Amino acid sequence: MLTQTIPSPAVPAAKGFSASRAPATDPFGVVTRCAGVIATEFSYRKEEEIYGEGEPSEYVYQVIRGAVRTYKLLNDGRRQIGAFLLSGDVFGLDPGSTHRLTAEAITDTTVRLVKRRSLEAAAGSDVRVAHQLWTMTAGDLRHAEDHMLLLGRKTALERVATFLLEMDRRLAKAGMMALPMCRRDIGDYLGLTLETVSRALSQLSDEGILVFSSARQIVLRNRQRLADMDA
Amino acid sequence: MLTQTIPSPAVPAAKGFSASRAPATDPFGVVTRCAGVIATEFSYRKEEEIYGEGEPSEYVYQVIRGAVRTYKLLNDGRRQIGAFLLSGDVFGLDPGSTHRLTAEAITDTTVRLVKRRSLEAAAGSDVRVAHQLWTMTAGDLRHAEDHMLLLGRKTALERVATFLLEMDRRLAKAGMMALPMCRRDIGDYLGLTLETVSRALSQLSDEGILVFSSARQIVLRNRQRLADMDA
DNA sequence: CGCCGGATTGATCAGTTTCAAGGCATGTGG
DNA sequence: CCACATGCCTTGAAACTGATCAATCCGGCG
Repeated sequence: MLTQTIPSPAVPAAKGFSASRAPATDPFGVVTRCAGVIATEFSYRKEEEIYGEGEPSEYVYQVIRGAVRTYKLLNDGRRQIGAFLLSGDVFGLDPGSTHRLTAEAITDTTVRLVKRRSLEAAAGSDVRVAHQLWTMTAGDLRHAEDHMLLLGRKTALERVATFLLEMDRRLAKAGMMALPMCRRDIGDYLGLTLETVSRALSQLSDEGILVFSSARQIVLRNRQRLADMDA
Repeated sequence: MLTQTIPSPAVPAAKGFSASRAPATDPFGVVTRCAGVIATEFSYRKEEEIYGEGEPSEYVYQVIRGAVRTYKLLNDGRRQIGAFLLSGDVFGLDPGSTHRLTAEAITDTTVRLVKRRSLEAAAGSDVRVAHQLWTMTAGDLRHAEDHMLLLGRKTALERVATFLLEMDRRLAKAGMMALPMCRRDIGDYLGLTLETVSRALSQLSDEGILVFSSARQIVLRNRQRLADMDA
């Protein structure tokens, strides 16, 4: 609501080429290593919109550094965040001609991007690329299916426990996780209010399951008990 | 819980071949018309399990007649239905080697099925098939994204309104819709209890927005007002 | 140092769930 | 053909979880 968004250019300026350097474990690498697929880097400032729901989907993105949220809105402003994208994650790959969620940088973020049409072209001539695109969309679907179970049937505490385990898995470094997003973002991801998220985190802290270095710097002390309450 | 399920044979008996007869508008047709892809028919009785979460995904299915629900369970039995599959719908296409949701027949149901491996093979040699598989998974993802917004942020009345519009679109015949599923199924799809679903339907009936012929036979009288409250 | 946005905590409120009772339709067996 | 059992649905009342409203608190930064 209060995002002082700076419009991004229709065609991001090229800052360099990074094709043919991705490791074999990088799912996006299969794609960016293809002849005819040019990867470009671009940066967005904190709170900047990357693309909007309903816009033509011209590019596909991979987070190099930073964090991104994708979300849908209802008319009155209620927001559901579909995913947080962190280093290495691919987003914007919506088959169909338009984006179905809005994407915004949570922090200052650098992405690698490729033209969607060049991906489609590569997929049309190389079945491995086609298979890779399918696999990436299938990964998003798997996440969405798990998240529907969370949103439809888990309690507030269970949702927060699930969230912590997911973030621990995806961004913990040296046993510590540094959350890039605020409590409101977490709430809008989990279908809760920011106050309920805060209360659940405080309760987990009281129970000794986690320790705060600061509000967004968290160390998990007992993953097993978190997994147990995750239902 | 009380499903008197009859185990289906590991390899369903062939009852006929229906390849090369699907109309051009049928998304599954692109696939079943392929050389080497054999479509078979099979029937399941009401409440019968078609496949279970975690089982190897050996087949991909298309509903010919009847209705199917897919769902996930928490340890204590809480259930989230991910989708209702109706005539023409394809399901069971989970990339990865295992099914991520359980599928059950809601009513007596007939499906067309093809071996997953033959699909993969066709996709490996024909990019149109590969593209079609991607498109089908992308359709599932779109539905899941919309449903996350519903589960995370809509009120009970809004959820039921959305549900009615979805079912009206997908199964209304002559202005009337005959719901194949019970109130508990609807609740488990919408993240509500069966009582809350019933109360919302009663309220919509009181307001003249819909009329019941019977509990599951519904005529929508005012789609616009439903769409308005759908948020 | 003081401002400001984000986070925490408290008190009350509201929507949904839970528990409970009863109605209605269907089908089965006497 | 009727009686009754059964499953599904509706409705009511009470309980509860999470939301809302409100008041600090805290940390970073100008």
